[in-house]
Amino acid sequence: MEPVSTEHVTAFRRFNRYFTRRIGALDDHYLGQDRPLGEARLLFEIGDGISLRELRTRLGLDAGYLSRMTKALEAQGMVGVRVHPDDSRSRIVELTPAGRVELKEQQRRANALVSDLLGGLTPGQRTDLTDAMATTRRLLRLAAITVRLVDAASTDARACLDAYAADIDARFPEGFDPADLVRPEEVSGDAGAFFVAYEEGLPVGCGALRRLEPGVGEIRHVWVHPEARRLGLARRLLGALEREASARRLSVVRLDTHAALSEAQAMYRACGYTEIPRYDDNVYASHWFEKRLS
Amino acid sequence: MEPVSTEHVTAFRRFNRYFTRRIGALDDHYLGQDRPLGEARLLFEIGDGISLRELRTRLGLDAGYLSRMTKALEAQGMVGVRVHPDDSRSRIVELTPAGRVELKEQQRRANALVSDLLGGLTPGQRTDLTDAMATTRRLLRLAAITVRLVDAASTDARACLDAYAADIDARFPEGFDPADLVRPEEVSGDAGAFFVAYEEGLPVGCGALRRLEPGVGEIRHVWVHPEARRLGLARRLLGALEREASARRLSVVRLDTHAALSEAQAMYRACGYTEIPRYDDNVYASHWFEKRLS
DNA sequence: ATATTTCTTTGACTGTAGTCAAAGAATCGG
DNA sequence: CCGATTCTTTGACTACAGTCAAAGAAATAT
Repeated sequence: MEPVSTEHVTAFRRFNRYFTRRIGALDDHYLGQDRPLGEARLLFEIGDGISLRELRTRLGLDAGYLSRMTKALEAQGMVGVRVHPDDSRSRIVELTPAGRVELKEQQRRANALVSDLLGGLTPGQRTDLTDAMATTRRLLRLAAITVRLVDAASTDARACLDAYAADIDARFPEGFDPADLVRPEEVSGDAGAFFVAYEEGLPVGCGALRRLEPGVGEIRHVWVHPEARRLGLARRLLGALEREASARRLSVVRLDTHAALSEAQAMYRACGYTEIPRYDDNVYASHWFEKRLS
Repeated sequence: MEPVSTEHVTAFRRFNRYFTRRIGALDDHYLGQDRPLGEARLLFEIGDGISLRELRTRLGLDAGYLSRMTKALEAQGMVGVRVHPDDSRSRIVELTPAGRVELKEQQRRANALVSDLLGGLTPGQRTDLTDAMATTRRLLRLAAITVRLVDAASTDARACLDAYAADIDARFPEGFDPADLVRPEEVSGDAGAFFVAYEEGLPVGCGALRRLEPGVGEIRHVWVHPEARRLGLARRLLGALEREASARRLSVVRLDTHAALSEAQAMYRACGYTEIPRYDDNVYASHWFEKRLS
């Protein structure tokens, strides 16, 4: 990894300071007008029926703390609580009509505040601001994602592979049989490696490397969660897989891809892969690529 | 003012939520490791000797609260307090050597955290991020600045005019005599108007409008604080002055400018002003402009 | 069926942030 | 010089955020 220059760090921290102190505080301020901030946030996160369990993990709250806040909101008539239909240990919170009204009002006020702020800008400046924010967010999300080597048999790896299989099953005209996924033993130990990308602790992408023949590796199942696409994550996964291949003294990596995945093909080309003749008998493949690692 | 589109508001709030929850929280987290967040922020703001008074207004803290926090930091040996040399009601806080060490360590850790985050990006992406953040910050600052009609004899107006005079005195080869500034009565009531731009409650720019002859106004003393330049504030001031002129049924506004202020000339042209022959006997002027208001 | 784990509630806390009012000391305005 | 104002400290609060442990009920694993 290239060292991070001081200017970038300074610029980042300047922005962080400015934004959190001056702008971000707005949000908490209007939210906290009618009720404690914690409760307001809770109200916001409770869409239409969510289990306490999920709320707790999503917001990272203490169970007791959450229980009490929920009770307070219930006493105010903002939410209703009922037992989970499938698991009577768990409970489901949902907004009451009054809660919905309250939330809507909260949103209205927040929007008015933002409208007010943006009103000082010309339409062109507003567009520029929106674009710059989108870029900032995209790159920050990408930066905050970590790619880790994991056991291909782990829960997270399975979850990614299952999502990947369902994904391409829907995109390939001929469908996709999950039995054609790599087996864990093909991508662990000396045979290969499996990487999972995490955002906020949740798996949002994966990629597999397996030894094809001496000095040659194969990259398979590079997948990115729909919510994490267009960030540049596939490239990062590819980079991690290539570094792993280099470390394993593989001088060449190959991969194949389906005709339906044209964006993927464009990406492989952009990442230095060149098309080669068929090297396997993968029934789903229509294009084959190779990259020589330095 | 053009209505603010829903997309811009939504995009803004999405960014706000993401940033404050995910990224901004980082800062508070590392700061709050060794001591309460309030104390850590205080330590950060205490540079080399600052009066309690200024700290209080800058951070918007309660006097009692600040007093107690300062005492706590003093007890920890982080800061020293002494009376203000010019006003013994006031007290000055400054970092002790130990406090400086602590602050440095705090900075080091914060930088390391950011470095870590940015390490996930390629150098090109880091530059893109820095640029996008700079744009975001610039436009947010501009949006948060309010332009208000104020009495030209007020403290804020005087402060701006004095700064303006000092500013151009340094830039004009022949200097500038403050006696040549507009007199308050020339730009108040029916005679004219005076605007001051505020950022975070502090005056950061001004502009004056005065009636030159029936139907014709003159814009003078458009000035922006060095810290608030390159945001597009001069254009906003100009816009406010023009709207005021329109409201006063002036159909034409004129202004003159010094040869040394070439950026100003470019801005006037870009804002629809056209050069006209000399219309006054201002000794500092070398170019004269006019704009017909619709 | 029994032990273990999961999910929630309740009680008993702690620490931080922040407010308000009173009062003492110094300065300022007339 | 005197009254008003400014700056700070102190006392007495409040509320919010959050933690920890115990315990009950239901689900799951063996």
